[in-house]
Amino acid sequence: MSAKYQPSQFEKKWVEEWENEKAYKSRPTSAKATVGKEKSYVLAMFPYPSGAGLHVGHVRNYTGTDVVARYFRMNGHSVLHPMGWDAFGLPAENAAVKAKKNPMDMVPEHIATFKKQMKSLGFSYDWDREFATTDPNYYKWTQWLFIQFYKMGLLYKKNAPINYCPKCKTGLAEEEVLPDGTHERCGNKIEKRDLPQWVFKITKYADRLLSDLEGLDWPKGILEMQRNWIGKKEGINIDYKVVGNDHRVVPDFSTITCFTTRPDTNFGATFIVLAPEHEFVRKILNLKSQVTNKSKIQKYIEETASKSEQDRLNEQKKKTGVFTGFYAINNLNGKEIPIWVSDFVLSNFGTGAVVGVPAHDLRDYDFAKEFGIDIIRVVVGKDGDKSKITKREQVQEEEGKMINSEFLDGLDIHVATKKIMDFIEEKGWGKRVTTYHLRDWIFSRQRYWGEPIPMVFCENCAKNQLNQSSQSKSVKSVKTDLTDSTDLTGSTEMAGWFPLPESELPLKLPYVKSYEPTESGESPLSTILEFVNTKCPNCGGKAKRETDTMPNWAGSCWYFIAFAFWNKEKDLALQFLSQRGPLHPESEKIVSASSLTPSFENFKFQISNSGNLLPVDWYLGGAEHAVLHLLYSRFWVKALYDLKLLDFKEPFLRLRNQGMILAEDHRKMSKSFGNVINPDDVIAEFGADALRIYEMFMAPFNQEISWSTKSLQGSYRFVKRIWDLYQVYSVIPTKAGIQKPGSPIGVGDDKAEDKQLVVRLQKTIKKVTSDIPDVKFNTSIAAMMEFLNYYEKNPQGLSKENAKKFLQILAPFAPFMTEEIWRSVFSEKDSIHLSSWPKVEGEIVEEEIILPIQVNGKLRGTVISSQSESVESVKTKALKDEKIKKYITGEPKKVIYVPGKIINFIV
RNA sequence: GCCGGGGUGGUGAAAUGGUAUACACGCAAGUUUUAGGAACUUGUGCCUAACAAGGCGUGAAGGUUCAAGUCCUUUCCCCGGCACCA
Repeated sequence: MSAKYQPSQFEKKWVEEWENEKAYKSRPTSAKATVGKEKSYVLAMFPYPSGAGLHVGHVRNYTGTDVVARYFRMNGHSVLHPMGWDAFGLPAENAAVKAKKNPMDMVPEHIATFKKQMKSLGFSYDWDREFATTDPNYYKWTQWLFIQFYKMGLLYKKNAPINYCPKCKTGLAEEEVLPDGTHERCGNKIEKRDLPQWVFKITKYADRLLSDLEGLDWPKGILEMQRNWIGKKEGINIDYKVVGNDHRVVPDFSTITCFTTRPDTNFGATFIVLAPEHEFVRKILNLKSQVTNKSKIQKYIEETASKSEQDRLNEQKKKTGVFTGFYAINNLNGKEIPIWVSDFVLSNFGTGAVVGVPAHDLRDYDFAKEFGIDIIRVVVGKDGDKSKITKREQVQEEEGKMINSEFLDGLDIHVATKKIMDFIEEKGWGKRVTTYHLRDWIFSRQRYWGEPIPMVFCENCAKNQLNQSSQSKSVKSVKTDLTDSTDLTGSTEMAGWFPLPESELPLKLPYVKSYEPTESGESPLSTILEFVNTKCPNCGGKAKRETDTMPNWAGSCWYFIAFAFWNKEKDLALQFLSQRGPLHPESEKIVSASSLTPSFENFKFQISNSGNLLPVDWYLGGAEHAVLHLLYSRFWVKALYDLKLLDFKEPFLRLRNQGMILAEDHRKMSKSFGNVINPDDVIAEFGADALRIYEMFMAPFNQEISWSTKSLQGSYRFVKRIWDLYQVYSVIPTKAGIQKPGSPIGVGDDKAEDKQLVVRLQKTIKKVTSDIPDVKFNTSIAAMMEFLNYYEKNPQGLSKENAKKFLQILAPFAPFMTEEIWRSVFSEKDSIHLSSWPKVEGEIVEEEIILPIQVNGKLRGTVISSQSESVESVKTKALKDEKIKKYITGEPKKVIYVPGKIINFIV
């Protein structure tokens, strides 16, 4: 009898076999070979290898990616499908601190576990491309890139109030702080601290980061999140003259500048509000005379300062504030409007000063109501209501026409906005400005476990005002394009700072006993004198190294580029050659990036020899990176494009999100809840194929879903049924003809196969072929299940060729079982995964279609029809039907017939 | 408040404007088995009805159409993101 389905008996074998056969080796295309052959770079967001091992959520992501990679491989594409390890950063280090192990020892163990698990799942990675971001041979390039960006003027060090996590004892980027003011990694409350930090000028690229989103095939939501994060706003800064109670201009601070996007409403301005931190407020408090409200203001500011950000947000509804005793003059109508201070105005947006138009802004309205300030309507909305504004609901912003605004009256608000901006600029009262929400990127961490920043500070050179720009040449041309007032690289502030020469890379992270973060706000590296003390690259005198490290984002900002030219095989070849004697100059060509000295030429060389695989065509991963990794990588690629190191501007052409997998109890899987599903256990019980099929079938790929072991059974049954079906055939001694046992016909005879079944197979192939690139894995599998239901019941079966086709379309989902059958039942020599994807030529001709019959649009019966049948013929058949006769007497008024779809009689 | 995604059986979910609930889980009955958290067969939206047959059904209310889960208008609710951003 046939063999029982026991995946453990062959899954391991195929992992090894595929490796020996180099089945999944990427085949980069040379420029010539590209003709008529497409490439697909299919990438899953690489994992941080935690101690917990692979999560079923990883499995979902990587299986989906693997299905896409296998699909394109079988469709003849040049496929790059690599995997690596994002191993630097806080999670690894915090775990190491907890386990009292050096992360340098711990990370390789975790990687080994992950890799073993991934292999057992049959992911078709080209393991020759593997690297960890913690490899000195990898991070020497990360460091080199840092230096290039520094030379471009994109990096500078400054002392500024930054977000600081007291638990992780490090500074953080704006993007790493959650809306509730906690650290996205550890959940601890963030504080503000003054610390010297390396800062990346990502804001220089704000416009391009925004406009290039246009061409990307990404989920709408992610695009929107990036747009919001960049937060481009076009408005105008308007200057207001300030007068005191005596209506005389105050000489010391004659103007306040307010940012607004709605200058059209300026005739309705009745007050100005300053953020408590506004410098004007400080000036008032320093004034000797003239200030009546001084103590009140002082008190208010102290109060707001003592409130936490959280408290400020919680008190959203009730507006607070204090009048300064000063007035601003609205140039448009000469009116004096009072200047207030309130904490609802943010000091870090716009100018920290707002002109209040209570009729047309909810916050201004609330504020005016609270303090009895005038409310003047200047816009009439769609409803035509011109009455005085007394209710919150009347405050509308969307559309409308101007009133009470002199020369703007009657204009549409958008037209009026333009007109008054022109007017104000002409008069010299203000200037158009663009503001962004995006902030420069704090790039240094006071932690051990990261790439050391390859910079040296020389006190001597600092005294002499020397720095990098006094010696560099290579990247100058690019730099001039980007230089502006905020460029500090060449300024005195950066005096004394020098990047390491390329020959000194990598700057290795020292292996140390004590790597815990310190309280001082300095990296643990700062206590290691052998690391700190060095020579100045410029004058050769005594100097000190930067001891901060890079954030975990650094390694992931360019790993997808590295995959294109990383190559272990080449490294081995080089080792082999070097053992035989001195290297021939030609051998450079086989050198992979890991063994090369970082340099402009070598980087370019690697890219140009990477076989046109870049950029990434398919990027699959979670949505949580929307404004972190996905924004940072885009930024680096654009900078590298400007350096002419890359010839593309966007790293990820297509992005697809994978939904989270929750535990069976609908909570997050967590050790403490005891609801974690370990993929190893599932594989041991059901096999890797069943797990893969289940995870692809459980729900649409991008949807969050709870685990269900019962549902998994269904996928397991599906896999087993296919196995049994094909096993039975293998023991019948024919020319591998496919037939049901005991069936009298169809042995090895193509003519005998069931035509309806073949049509169904064709439809299934078509469906799977179009569903996979649509990332509709669940419906692909449903279609194959549907087919199997017919296949099993069909007495004749399929020809050998067609039986193989079904196996092929299943192969991306269930690589082990299909391979086993392919080679054992069908005695194929080469892997099914390298076979050609089955094609369905032309239209599928269905001979029998059950055609629904409607009368007056209601379903009343069905009739057997075919795609090409005429109206008359169908009509005659339909009208003979007893059920239909009941509803139709005489000739129908109208007949609507859509061949193969429906016939509808109107009576 | 703004932006994005949704609302369809007991559950996960399918449906280029053309038989709503494919596929799977669960459940029920039956067959088989020493047994089963195994396999197989049949059934399974709701209501009336023994059957036949009919009616109602995709969050709600309208509309367009021969025909609407799908298109349009209004509205309610859920999830995710952003937010005193001027």
